[in-house]
Amino acid sequence: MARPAGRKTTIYDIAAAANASASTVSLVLNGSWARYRIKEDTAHRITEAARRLGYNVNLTARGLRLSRSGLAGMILPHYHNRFFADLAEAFEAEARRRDLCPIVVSTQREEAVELNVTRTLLAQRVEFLFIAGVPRPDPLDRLCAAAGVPCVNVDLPGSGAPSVVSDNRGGAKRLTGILIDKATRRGGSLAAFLYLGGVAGEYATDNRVAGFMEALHAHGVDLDPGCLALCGYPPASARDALSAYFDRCGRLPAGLFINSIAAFEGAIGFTSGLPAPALDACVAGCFDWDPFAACLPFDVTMLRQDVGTMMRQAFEALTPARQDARPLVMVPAILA
Amino acid sequence: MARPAGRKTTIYDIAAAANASASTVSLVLNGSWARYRIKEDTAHRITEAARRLGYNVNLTARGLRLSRSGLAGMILPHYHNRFFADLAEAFEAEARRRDLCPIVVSTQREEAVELNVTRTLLAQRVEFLFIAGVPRPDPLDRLCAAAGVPCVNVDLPGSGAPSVVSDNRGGAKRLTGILIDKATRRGGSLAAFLYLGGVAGEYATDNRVAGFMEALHAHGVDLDPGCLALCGYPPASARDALSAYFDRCGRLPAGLFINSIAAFEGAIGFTSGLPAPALDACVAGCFDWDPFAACLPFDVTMLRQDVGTMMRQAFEALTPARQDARPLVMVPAILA
DNA sequence: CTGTTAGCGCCTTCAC
DNA sequence: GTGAAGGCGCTAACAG
Repeated sequence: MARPAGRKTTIYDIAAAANASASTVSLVLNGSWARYRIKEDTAHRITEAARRLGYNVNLTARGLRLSRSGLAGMILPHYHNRFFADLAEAFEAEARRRDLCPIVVSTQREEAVELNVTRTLLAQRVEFLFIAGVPRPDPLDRLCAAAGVPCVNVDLPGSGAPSVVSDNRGGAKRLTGILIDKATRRGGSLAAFLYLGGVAGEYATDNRVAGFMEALHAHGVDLDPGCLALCGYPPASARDALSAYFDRCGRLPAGLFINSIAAFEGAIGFTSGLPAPALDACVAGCFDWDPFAACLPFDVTMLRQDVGTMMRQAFEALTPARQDARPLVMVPAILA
Repeated sequence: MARPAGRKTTIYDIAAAANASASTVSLVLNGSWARYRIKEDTAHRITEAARRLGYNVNLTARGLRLSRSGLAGMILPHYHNRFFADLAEAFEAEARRRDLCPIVVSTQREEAVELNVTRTLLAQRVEFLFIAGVPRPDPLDRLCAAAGVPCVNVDLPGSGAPSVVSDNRGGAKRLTGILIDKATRRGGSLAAFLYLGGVAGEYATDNRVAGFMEALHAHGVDLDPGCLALCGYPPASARDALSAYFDRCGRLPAGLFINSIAAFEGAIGFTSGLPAPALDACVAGCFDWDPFAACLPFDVTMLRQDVGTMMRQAFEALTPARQDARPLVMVPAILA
């Protein structure tokens, strides 16, 4: 293109080429030329010159001038998880609908990275920040508050900003209810239920466990702590924990509540080595949804968090009217 | 913090608070104060004031001044795919290592979105752009070229910029070789192999099919076109195609080459409804890797593209020394 | 209807 | 050792 090598074309180049002033160019290019009743001919000359010179706004400069970057920020642990991947895509869709440029950054569940990335995004002057899947978001909330940038905690709540979280307890209760029905119909013992995955003391796990226990309690069953295999997130841990249970009890649980996708992967890793009859004695339910779950030789019920609604609520939580620290709760959906 | 409500603190605020000038503040805060031999005391006063006022650089302003945004851009179809998710994380890691702020945007395989997002990222003055998984990247390459922004095509090649692609043909050949060995050992017929998924005419599919055919040809087998079920990407299509094959032949293929993760999902959707003996007659291989594959009641070999190497090569391709349009080829890794 | 002017916040010579 | 000045590209008043 006809461009002086190094530099990109600016509105001044266009102004020169079209025999107008930079401000006129700016007005025309921003579509507000009707409002200023700029001569049609002038407008045409300008847009034509812009096209010819291959002009492209410099949003950095515009952002500086307007103190509006047009950037929407979100951090999350990683994309390598269907839930967060969906969340990221829902975020981008909502951001684009608002003419914002989405910046999503994964932080690998490392606090140092979370802090660094947050600082960088604030320095880039994102207009707001969604903090997803961070167990202790308060320090990040504080950074945002200090920078005067609105933020919302998503998936895991914090006290420093509005939070949008799923109804983990209610969801787990419903999911467990389905497992109970299935197991009962097969003559399985409710006392032989197992909760697999997650970490004691963490928000999501604790709430899901509570829902799990509650549903069983409603059926007169109070499990002992040995039925909670809160073995952490890695698939291998879940595999080993389930294997240990199997060795101990000589069979799979009658009902298996699986905390998350990663644990699900581990569970399948173990059960896939078992003969079909062993599997038939067991029903399972997974919190958070993986498409592969529907395809397994296993009676699985899945529960999915509704990322679309979560994101819509997160954007709503940005408006001053909802700037409270109360978690906005939403209900996940049971799939099968 | 002690900040005049609306405005964020600037170096001028610090200058005032520390009794210095803005330029001194800038020097100190950028670490180059040693070079200018600024008095230790002054420097300390300034850093202290900055801390106290909760200062945070405005990268927008710095970017404008230096014509360096510090932004690294990448577009990809979606996160909801282990390959691209891994790619995105590898990209972010490399970008951060270079003190760049990664901006990854998913474009949902829609050309209009690809063009829009590219324009936006160029307007944000990203320092370079990686274009991943775009079948016809040339128009995007041209946009970048016009803006003077280096770009690299990743995963799918284009002629307008350097490309980093896996050795699809070689990888498929090796993968097929493994299937052939397994099938032969079981007494399966090589003529009863099936290629499932992908789209004829697309780069990745065509190359993988070529490798598939080549490996079989080396064993004296030339499949007829009926053994290529290039049914597209949606899981449901793959499921239906495999189901049709099963109905037609009365059994699963002896060797099943699956083009991609999505097709794999569909294949499992069908096979999970089959009795174990039907499965035992079949070995499968999946191009692109899903952790669940390792867990399935199915003899599956997986091939994974090495995203770390791909990203490293992509960054290398940015340097002028390699600014040619020749695809940089790299070898994927067989997993199991 | 269009041009002039004055910054947005920062960095970098260049004087002092 | 430090401060003053200019300008990155753009926009919004305000003059004409």
